[in-house]
Amino acid sequence: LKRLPRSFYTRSALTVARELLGKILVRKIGGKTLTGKIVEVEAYLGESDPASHAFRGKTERNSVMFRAGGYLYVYFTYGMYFCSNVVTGQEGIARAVLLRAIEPLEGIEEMKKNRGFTGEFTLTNLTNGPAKLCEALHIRREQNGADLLGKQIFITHGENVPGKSIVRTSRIGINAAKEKKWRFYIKDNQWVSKK
DNA sequence: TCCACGATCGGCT
DNA sequence: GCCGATCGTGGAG
Repeated sequence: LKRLPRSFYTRSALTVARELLGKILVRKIGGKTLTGKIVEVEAYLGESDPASHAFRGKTERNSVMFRAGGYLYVYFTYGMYFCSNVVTGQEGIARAVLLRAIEPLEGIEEMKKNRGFTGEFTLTNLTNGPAKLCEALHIRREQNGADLLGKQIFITHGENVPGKSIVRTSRIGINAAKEKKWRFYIKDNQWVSKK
């Protein structure tokens, strides 16, 4: 259960995106350990990507995206949700990989509590979306900029995902650059969001 | 200073 | 399939 090294993250966003599939996201909180396998991601390529938060350059909100690889970029959206990204590449160049879905492994009871279900609960519904996984793992404003080589959130080696079970498609929920196939997910995994 | 809108989700038709 | 919730952000003026 060793953390991935900085060198894993300082490569291109598309490479890191593909290779994050199958890795284990680990969240330590209140003496508990919550983990999940990364099954769906999207790459965002900064100034050269109209769909990226960093398309128009550096601002207060997106500044973490400009760091060297291996930090967490968390943003608040729709007035009520948080989404998280793994920052990749070199310092000064904004690149990130949005974590869209994980398959819950450890700490499922705690994740249920964090999600605060009112209606029907299903295991799939626990972490099958970017805002859902943040809620389940209690990732919020305070985790923006967290070092992925630190103690509270990190990523470890998981299973090797063969190329033939990786699907590459357009990104979801954006209006610009819809033609770019920068979304990657593990084929037939039930936590991958539909569409 | 203002204000339209968003890398979403859950409930309703 | 559609719509409302809810508010920080940043581009426009």
